[in-house]
Amino acid sequence: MKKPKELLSAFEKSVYEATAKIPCGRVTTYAEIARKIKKPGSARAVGNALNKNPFAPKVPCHRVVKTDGTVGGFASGSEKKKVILKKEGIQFNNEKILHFNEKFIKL
DNA sequence: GTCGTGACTAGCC
DNA sequence: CGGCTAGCCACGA
Repeated sequence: MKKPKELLSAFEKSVYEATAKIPCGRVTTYAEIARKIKKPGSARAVGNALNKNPFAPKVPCHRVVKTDGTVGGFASGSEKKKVILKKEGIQFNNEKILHFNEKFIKL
């Protein structure tokens, strides 16, 4: 038996796990996910993990946005991200989320 | 071990 | 509001 090589680092797994916990119709921020996994300040690394997102669509990476209420980025395009979130019940004003404080869920 | 890159954040002008 | 800088972390080459 050979050692099952880790395709992903523990850090990235934690990111997907935390992201998968986001309920429908709600959004969270990269910083909150980073905080949730006990690695505050690693918002940038969180973005890197979601960009790879090998668990998509199991992991709703589109529910993760920036701290200022903007959609941030998305592997398939920020436009697509907004469309998906609109279907979830989130509304937008250009790149900005409406009622962000209301939709934002703290992990 | 070092460098470059990135879906980030906060501060400053 | 828009644009720029510096700081931050993790990964791949």
